[in-house]
Amino acid sequence: MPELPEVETVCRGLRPVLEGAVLKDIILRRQNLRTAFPKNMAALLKNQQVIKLERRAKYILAHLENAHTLIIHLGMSGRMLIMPDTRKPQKHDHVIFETDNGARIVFNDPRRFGMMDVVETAALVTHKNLRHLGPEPLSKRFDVPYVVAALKPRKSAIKIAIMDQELVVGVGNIYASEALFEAGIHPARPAYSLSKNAITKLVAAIKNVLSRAIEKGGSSLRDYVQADGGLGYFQHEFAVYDRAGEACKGCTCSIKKTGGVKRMVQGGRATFYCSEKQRGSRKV
DNA sequence: AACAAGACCTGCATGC
DNA sequence: TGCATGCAGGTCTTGT
Repeated sequence: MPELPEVETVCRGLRPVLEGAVLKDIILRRQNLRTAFPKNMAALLKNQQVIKLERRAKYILAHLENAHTLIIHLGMSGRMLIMPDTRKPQKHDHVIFETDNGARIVFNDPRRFGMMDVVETAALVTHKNLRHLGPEPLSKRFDVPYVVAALKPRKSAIKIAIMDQELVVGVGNIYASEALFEAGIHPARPAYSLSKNAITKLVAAIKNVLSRAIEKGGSSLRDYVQADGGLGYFQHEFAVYDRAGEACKGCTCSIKKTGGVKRMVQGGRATFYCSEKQRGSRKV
């Protein structure tokens, strides 16, 4: 489900409740998600204060006073919910955290594509899931010279490239389509073929789309909600995503001429684009 | 080495 | 109504 704006929104929602709180009880209602939890996970977390909560890529990191970090990934359908402690456990509530300030945080994930792990904070950067991550898209490290160099050897389509977490983190299937639309770049263009001018537009578009989505609390389609259960609102601002046959939002193209937003499949995932504004797929 | 395809899961919408 | 099919905000593993 969640791309960078959704994970960032969840993280911001959890921070006031979790930062400074002590985890008094960790209830594991199963022993694994995609992968097994560490054997001693509950013991490593119990009675630990959460020093700091942050987001890295699409991961939520809770740094603990015992120099360990809880790593959480929401997969496609994961939620972190702040619930009243009168709530009865529901289907797909896999892990429940109870804090010393009386909060109950529920990790619910129907598809179980999420993950949870606890590692020594000092070893975070070498963690299997984190060590290959590229720069944060909203950081200064993600700039035009970096992307020019990073795309040069890449023969894959530009949409596949910007969803590669090694090139840049946080861009998933929705925001890849949205950013390419905003930049006016055809999603099937070979990555290495983009001009510096096009890359400049793309970098700005990625930063802009993600920032605007964070402001709106992310995009709620099927599963995603914020930590307080509230919805995100950015789905109302999609220009092309999931709008096949409809008019692209904020576009100067003529729907009579284009037939509306086009849908194609890349890497097994749906891509949406405007055939008028986003040209050049045939160009080398 | 690079890329596509398959695998991991459940739930929902659609069509027969 | 039931059943089969296809699709969904991700990413790791396997096969070409």
